[in-house]
Amino acid sequence: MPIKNPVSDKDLNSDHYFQKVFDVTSLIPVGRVTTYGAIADFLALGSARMVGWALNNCHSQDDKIPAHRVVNRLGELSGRNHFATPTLMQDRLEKEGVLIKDDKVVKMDVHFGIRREIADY
DNA sequence: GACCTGACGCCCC
DNA sequence: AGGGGCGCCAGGT
Repeated sequence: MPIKNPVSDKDLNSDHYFQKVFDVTSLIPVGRVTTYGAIADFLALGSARMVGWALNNCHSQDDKIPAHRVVNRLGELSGRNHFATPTLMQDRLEKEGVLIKDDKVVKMDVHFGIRREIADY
């Protein structure tokens, strides 16, 4: 065999994984937020860390991906420093009616939802 | 190739 | 009840 088998369907480390994360993120409605872990659980693929890794790459796709609606488990805006300006994430959320205080969503129980399942969207 | 560093989160004090 | 340890998995050095 002259060449190695080019098939490497790892699903992870491929653009396919990025696309899945972007697709799920796009499902989050205005005024709601979700978490890195919830996305990882929903996909049953990768980990919360990898969702952050994928989201970090979302600039290559489109600005249409509402990455500002993804926060950490405690509701903290842990990704705010990766936006064009450090306040952009908070600005967008507040514009959608999500109250932020000290870089944190004030009422996660309201905005994240009681059942914490993306499938509900 | 070992080691560190993350847009994280569970477990255990 | 808040803080530290550690697994996670890809990239960079």
